[in-house]
Amino acid sequence: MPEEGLVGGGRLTERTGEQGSVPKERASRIVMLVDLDSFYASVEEQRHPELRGRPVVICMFSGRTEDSGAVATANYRARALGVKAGMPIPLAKRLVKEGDAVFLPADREHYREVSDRIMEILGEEADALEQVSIDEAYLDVTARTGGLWREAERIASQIKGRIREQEGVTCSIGIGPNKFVAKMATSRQKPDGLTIVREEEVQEFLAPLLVEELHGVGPKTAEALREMGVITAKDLAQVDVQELVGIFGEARGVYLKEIARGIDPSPVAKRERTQFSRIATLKEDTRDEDAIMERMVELGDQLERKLTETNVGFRTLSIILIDTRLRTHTKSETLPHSRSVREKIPIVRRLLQEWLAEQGASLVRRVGVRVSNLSHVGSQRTLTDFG
DNA sequence: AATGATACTCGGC
DNA sequence: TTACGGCCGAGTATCATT
Repeated sequence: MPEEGLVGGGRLTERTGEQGSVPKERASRIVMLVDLDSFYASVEEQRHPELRGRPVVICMFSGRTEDSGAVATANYRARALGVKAGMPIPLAKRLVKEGDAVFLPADREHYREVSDRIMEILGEEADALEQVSIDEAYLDVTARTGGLWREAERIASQIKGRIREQEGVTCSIGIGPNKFVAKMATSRQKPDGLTIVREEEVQEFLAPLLVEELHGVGPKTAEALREMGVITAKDLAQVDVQELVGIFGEARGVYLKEIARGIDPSPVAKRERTQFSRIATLKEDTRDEDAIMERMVELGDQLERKLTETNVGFRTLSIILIDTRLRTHTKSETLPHSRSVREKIPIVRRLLQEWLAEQGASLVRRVGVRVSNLSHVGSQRTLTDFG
């Protein structure tokens, strides 16, 4: 076992080790982000080995016409041809035409099962696990590594090996002193990457990044920053926090200043589900109340089955409407605790009537139902559970 | 004025 | 030249309550 090159508690040797990266002390926190590479596509390649080497595009077909729908994910071979998640399927087909690309419908139930097994592995390798999505999770490994980066690297390699052995897919892992840096580190090298950014390397790692590359900075924020002459993370780190607060508001202003400096105190904490929704595309655009209601009742029933399975109740009920211009509209109402969506159908109808009255012209393309403000009925209580 | 709840939008995957 | 899913959680403005 190689020596870790510790220098006893906080003694400073002001120089970043050039040959072999020798950290000066134990990190106060080590956080890892594991991101499964083009997950849906990888799972399909795993169970259909004949797909390997070909562009693979996983699609959510809406059923409205032969090819209506959007791309959920694409493997790297397809991405090289310009295919991206969220893209209309017909456009993806045009990009890859005359190639040997394959388009498959997403089988989310199966991906969920594979994901659950992988998350179980991650749970075994971490002090704390925070699942962010079906293909991404943060791990706090501070205690089990004793704050040693080398040990974190060993665990990361072990995780990669276990996932590849057991499920036949690869992942990219970023390691840093907090969640934000771990996330940014992951983006540095994928697929099948492993990137470590130690505390003393954070500033030089972030400095050259463009603000739009920072996790949590979208096009709108990036544009506002650009107008201030803020282009890179280094620029952002030098802006006075009060100026940011003035433009973006308290929470967001402080957040921007902190992430630009690589600071993120948010803990790796188990996430509770906060909402369930079901959404579907209508056969035709319409603003006919009964046609929309018919679909919403179906979706409500699906939702109710889900609530029963998971033993969850709700207080807030929302309807979701997506118009022909793909703009999303919602209406919601908070009610006494309930476990039945069906018995709230009159409320759904009223919300819809209100929306139709407000939105004189728009035609509806997709509709959905959502429940939130959840409470776990059978087991532990939450804040909203007054039972 | 401060706090918490609610309604709604936005954007990531 | 167009083309267009189904989820999720976070953020924020506004309202109600104290």
